[in-house]
Amino acid sequence: MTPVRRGQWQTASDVLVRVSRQPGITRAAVARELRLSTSSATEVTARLRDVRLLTEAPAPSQGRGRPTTVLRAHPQGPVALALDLRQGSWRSAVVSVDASFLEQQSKRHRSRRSQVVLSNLQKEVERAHRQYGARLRVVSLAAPGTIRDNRLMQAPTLDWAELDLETVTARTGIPLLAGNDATLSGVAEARTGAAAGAGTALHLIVEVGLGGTLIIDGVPAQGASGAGGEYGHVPFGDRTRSCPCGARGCWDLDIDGRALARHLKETAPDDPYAYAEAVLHRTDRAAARAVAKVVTALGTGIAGLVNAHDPDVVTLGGLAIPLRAAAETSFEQAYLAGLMTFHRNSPPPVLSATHQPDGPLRGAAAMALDHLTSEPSIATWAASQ
Amino acid sequence: MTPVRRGQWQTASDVLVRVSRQPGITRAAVARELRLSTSSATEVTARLRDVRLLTEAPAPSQGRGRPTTVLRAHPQGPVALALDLRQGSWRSAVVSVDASFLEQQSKRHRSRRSQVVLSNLQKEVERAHRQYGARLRVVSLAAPGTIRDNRLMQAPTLDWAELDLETVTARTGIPLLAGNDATLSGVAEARTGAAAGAGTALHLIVEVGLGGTLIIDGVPAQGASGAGGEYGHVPFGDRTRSCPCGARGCWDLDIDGRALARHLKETAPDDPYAYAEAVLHRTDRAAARAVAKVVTALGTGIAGLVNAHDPDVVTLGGLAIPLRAAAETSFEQAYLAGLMTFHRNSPPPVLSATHQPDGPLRGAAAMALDHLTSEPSIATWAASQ
DNA sequence: CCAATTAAACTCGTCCCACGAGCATAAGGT
DNA sequence: ACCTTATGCTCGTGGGACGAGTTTAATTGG
Repeated sequence: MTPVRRGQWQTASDVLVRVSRQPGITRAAVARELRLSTSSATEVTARLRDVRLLTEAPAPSQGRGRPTTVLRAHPQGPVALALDLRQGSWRSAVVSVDASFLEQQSKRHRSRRSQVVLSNLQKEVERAHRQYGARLRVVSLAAPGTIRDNRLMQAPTLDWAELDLETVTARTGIPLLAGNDATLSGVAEARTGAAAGAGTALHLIVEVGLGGTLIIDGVPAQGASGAGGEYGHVPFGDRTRSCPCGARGCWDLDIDGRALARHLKETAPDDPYAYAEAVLHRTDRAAARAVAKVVTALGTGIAGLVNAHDPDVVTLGGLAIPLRAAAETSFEQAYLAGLMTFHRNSPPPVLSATHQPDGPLRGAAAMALDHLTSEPSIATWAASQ
Repeated sequence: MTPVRRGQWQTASDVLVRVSRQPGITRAAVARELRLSTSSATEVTARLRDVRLLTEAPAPSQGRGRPTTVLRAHPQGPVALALDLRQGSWRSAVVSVDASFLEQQSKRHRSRRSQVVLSNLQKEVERAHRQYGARLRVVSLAAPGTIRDNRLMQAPTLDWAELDLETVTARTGIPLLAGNDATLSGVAEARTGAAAGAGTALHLIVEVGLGGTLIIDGVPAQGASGAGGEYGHVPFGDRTRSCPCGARGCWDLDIDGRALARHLKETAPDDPYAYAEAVLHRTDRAAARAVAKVVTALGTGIAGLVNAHDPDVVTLGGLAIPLRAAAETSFEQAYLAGLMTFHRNSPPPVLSATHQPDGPLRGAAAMALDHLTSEPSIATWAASQ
C-alpha cells in the first residue's frame, strides 16, 4: 500500500461528486461549476475514463456550438450495495457512481429473528460480491433503530437485542456504513428530495415513535457515536409519563399511535403504526379530537426545534404526513404559536417528504456514493486499475 | 485578479491550520500529523517563509536526534482583528496566524447608544488598519444577539434595533465576520477549551436567558440565517407560561433569574443575572430549594438535548456553572434520569467552560483564523508578496 | 447547400508542487 | 571520539492544472 500523493485525485473526486449528485450532468456543466478550464476538463475526464470510473456519451445538442458529453458511470466501474432493513421486509440496490440503480429488489422476511434476517442480508452481500467482484467497494445499510459504530443498539420495531451489523459484510471484508433509517431518509430529502438545496434541513418521521435528523449541507449531524437525531426523546411532553427509552416526558409519547390510544381511552395498541392509520380513517368526533391533540403536539415541537436550529426547511415523513393533513389548521396554529417572533415573518416551510418509501434506501445509496466519490477511495480504485 | 490554481496552496493551508490550532507546534509534528515527507515539509515551510507567513525558531531538543523547529507567525505576516461587543464594554485583540494576541484591550462604553458604540469599534478598526496596513486581512466580531448575514437582528441586553454591522469595516473595505457571542464562545471551547478534540460538542450558556450552540468538528450549526442555537426557546417548560420571544413554555423561563424569582415568590428582577448571583449567595432553605428546581430543569433539558444530538461533551458557561455547583446532586440526578438508557453507561461529561470571560473573543479570533488560514486567503496573500 | 457563428473539445508547453532517495547535521548516549 | 537517532536539506522525477492556440461539431442565415 503506497500512500497516496496529497491532492492527487482532488479534482477527479470533485468531478465524480458532481456526477453522483446531479446524474446526467454534462462535462461542460461540471467544468463551469468547478471553474475548470476546458483543458483541465479534458484532462481529468480522460484520466477518469482510463481508470474506468466514467464514460462519456454525446449529449443532445443545446443550440449552437460543439455539443458536449454526458458523464456516466463506467460499465466496469466501482459500485456500492445499498440495503434497507425494515420491520417486515428488506430492500437492496446496486448503485453506480452516477447514482443509478443497476438492479434492485425487495423481499419480505420469512422470520423476524435477527439471525435469520441478518443472514439474508449477508447472503445478498455475498451474491453481489460474487457478481461484481472487486467492483463492489462498499455496503451501506439503513436500519430502524439507534446505531452506534455499526452496532444496532436498540430497534423497538424489530424487538432485537443489541447487535453487531458488521457480520453482514464480515466474510467479504467490504467496508460497511450503517445508518439509522430516519437519518438516511433525511439525507435523501436533503440531497434530492423536498429539502434539496437547503443548507440546514430538519427531517422528522413518525412511525412507531418519532425519529429525525438535522442535516447541514447534506451531511447529517450524527453525533459522537451515530445516535444523533433522536428527537422523539426530547422532553416536550408530560414529565410524569415515563418512556420505554428510559427517560420521561418524551415527545414521541405524544405523537404516535400510543398517544392516540391514550386520548381515545383505548388500550395501548400492539402495532401503534397500524392503529394510527386506523384512527386516521375514522370519521367520529373523538378520533378527530385525538388526532388534533397529537397534531398540536407535533406542531409545537417542530416549532421548538425550528427555534433551536433555524433550518431552511422542515420535511416530514411517515405518519407525520397524514396526521398533519388530517388536522391542518391545528398544525398551522401550533407551529406558528411555537415560533419565536422573528421567525414568523418567513417561517421555514414544513414539507412532505418526496422520497417516501424509498427514502432510507436512497439515503443509504447517497452515503455509499459519498464514500465511493471520496478522494482516497478514488485513489485506491485508480491504483488498482 | 488571476484565478488561483486549484490545490496550489492546499498543503500550505493545512500547515497553517495546524499552526493556528496548536500554537507552538513544531515542524516535525506538523509533518507527522499531515503525513508529509521531510522533503515536502522543508519545501512547504520554505515557501511559507518566503511569503512571510511563518518563521522558524529552534525548538528545545527532545532527546536524541536533530532538533526540530517551532513554527511561528511571521513578524510581517497577515493579522486579524477580533472584536467582542458586550453589554457594557468591548474588547479587541490583534491576532496572528499562530493564534497569539499581538495586542489586546478592553474598554467600557461611554454611551450605550448603538451609533456611539459602533463608531468606537469602527475607530478601532481604522486604528488597526493604519497600524498594520495591508497586513490586516479580516475583522471578526462577537455580538450579544441574533446575527443574520452580518446584521444584528435583535440584541435583548443592548436594547438595539436591527443594525448593519458592516459599517464597522465599511471605510476600510476589510471583510467582516460577525457571529453570536454564545456561538463563538462555544467555538472557543470546542477548539481550545473544555471540548477540545470533540467531534460533536454542545455548549450552553446562561446569562439573561439561555443560549448555546451545537458544534460539529469545530464548526457551529448556524442555521439558515445564523440564528441557530436558540436552545432557550425550546418548549421544555410549562406550556401555560408565555415567553417574551413570542413562544410558550420556553426552557429559559425555567432557568435564569426570572425562574428563581418565581420559585421564591419575589417580583421579577430588572437584572435577572445579578439577581441570580444574589440568590446563589443566599444560604437559606428557600433559596436552596429554588436553585435546586432550576438546576433540575437545567439537567433535564440538557439530557434531552444529549438524546437529540449525542454529543461527545457538553460545556457550560455563564451562570450555568455556579448554578450547577450549588446543587450538584440535583443536577446529576436530573441529567441521568433524562438520558436514554443506552447513554447511561457513558453519559457525555458536562464540563465547565474554560475560556469563561474570554470565550467570545477567543471564538471570534478562531473564526478569523479560519479565514486567514484558508487556501484562497493564503493564495491571495502569497500573490501580493 | 455553403459559409459564418458559436461553444466546446483537443494539443502542447509550462509551471508548480509532492515526494523518494540519498546526504548532511545536530543532538544524546556509550 | 564514535555510534545512534531524528530531523533537515538537495536534487531529480513525475503528475496535474492551466494558458494559448487549434480543431471540431453543432446551429443559423443567406
